[in-house]
Amino acid sequence: MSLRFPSQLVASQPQYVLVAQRLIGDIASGRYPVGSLLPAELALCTQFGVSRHTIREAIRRLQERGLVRRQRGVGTSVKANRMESRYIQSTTQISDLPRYVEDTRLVTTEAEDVVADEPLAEILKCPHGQRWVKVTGFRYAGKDKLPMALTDIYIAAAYGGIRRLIGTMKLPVYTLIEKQYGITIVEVEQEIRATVIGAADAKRLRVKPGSAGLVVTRRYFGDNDRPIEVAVNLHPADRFSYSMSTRLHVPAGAEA
Amino acid sequence: MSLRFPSQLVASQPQYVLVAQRLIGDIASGRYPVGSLLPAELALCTQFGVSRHTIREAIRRLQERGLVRRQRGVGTSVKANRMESRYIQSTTQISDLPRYVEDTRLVTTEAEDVVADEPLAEILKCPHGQRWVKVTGFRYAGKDKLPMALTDIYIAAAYGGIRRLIGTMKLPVYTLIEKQYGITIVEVEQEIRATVIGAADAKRLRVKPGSAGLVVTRRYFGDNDRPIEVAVNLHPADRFSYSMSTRLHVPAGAEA
DNA sequence: CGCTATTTGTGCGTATGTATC
DNA sequence: GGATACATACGCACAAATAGC
Repeated sequence: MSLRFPSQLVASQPQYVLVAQRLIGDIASGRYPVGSLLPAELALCTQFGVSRHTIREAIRRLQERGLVRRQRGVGTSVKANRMESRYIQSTTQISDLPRYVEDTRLVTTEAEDVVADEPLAEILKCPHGQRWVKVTGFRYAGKDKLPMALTDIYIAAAYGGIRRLIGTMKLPVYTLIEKQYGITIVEVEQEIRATVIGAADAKRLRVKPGSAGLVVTRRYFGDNDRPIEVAVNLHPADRFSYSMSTRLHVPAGAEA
Repeated sequence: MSLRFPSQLVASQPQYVLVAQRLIGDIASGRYPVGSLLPAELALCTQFGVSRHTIREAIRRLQERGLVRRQRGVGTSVKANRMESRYIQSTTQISDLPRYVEDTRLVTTEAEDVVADEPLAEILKCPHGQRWVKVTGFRYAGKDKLPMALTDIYIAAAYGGIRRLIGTMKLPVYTLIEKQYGITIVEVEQEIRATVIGAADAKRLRVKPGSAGLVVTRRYFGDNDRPIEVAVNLHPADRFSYSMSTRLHVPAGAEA
């Protein structure tokens, strides 16, 4: 049963705003930890006593703030447990990505169709069994003879046609996809971890086996947070380090 | 009269996308000039033969792209006739630093005065011979028994007094310095590289020697780009990875 | 000033499509 | 295939803001 109040009595906030605030609170408090799934929309309907329309509007707000990700057939998962506080609004960009590409050459060695098994689905953040095109190659900086990275690029099967264009133009792969298919990348996620370079990769990179390497994974998401492209780069530690600088400024209107 | 096609035949695009594209085209072509009002939602419903829900979803897309502005009681007015390029002013969450600290505990083991010799000056990006306070410790995540990182914190001698406060409060060290000395951090520089964990550090972190580690160095700069604090964290690869996510959006979304 | 018509905002109910497991 | 979950889409009703009379 839904209790409805005259909106004047209830802080004059729309219901979906109130629901969104409570959900944000529940995420921040750890009730819904990062990585977990929110209750399904219908469950939230009964929990809050509102219609599905209202729930969806509320979740949309969380999504716009980058707190959750929705996946049809799966659910709504928590991406982050708090929104941008003071120290975020930075002007240091991931938009250095285009430049990164301009200064480097990608030489592809292989292209094949793959189906995402369990571990690969984990990397690609996609459902099991989805079809992708995998393009493998080396990335060289400037005129260097030694590659700065081993690169695996995964492209969602729907956009696999651009595999022919990769390397032919000095454009990032995601830009090629955007232009070719008229879609828009809405989000970029970047993950960096360390690894020890195994024998096979060491040989290809011409480094000593057992030396350190940096794995930089970039995921590009389209309209509905569907993964479009995922690039996995393995850099020898002595040929690459990742750095960024951020100019801080206090946002004017802190708002809610 | 509403022509409805099976979505498979119609480019598999949702109706609201098609409506949005036609509206964008009509705006670009000058049929709806900048400053004019779009037809009311109900009028568009009959024009396109879709429900109001669909129209609103379509207009929402125009709004998100900064093309129109909606005003209750007035209508939907055209703000611009073409979309701005994105990729500027993305609100990037630089893996926000405050949270990192709130969820972890820093246990210090040592504190000493040091003078920056050649290699250390390189790390701190300061002149040789400058005096710093070095605080060494472990960082634990939540209630974990194993440390997630070995930490060296360097503090410019002028602010060395806060060494007593480190670990006593759940605040980042740079925040302590800011509060205590009334200064403001204006820039943060972050550098990430991979390394192989040596025997001594491996023992302290309780990992196998020769395993992979991530070195995250953060430098905090004050008013005149003077380095205030430098934190060097050595993370075992399997206990830490660095990720950040960036939501791209059109700059126009400012609204009132 | 109040009244009314118009327009967007909010909210409910329902049905069907589609992806995932 | 069936169950589940989000996506899309239809319909309706009323609220709130605005403009004009």
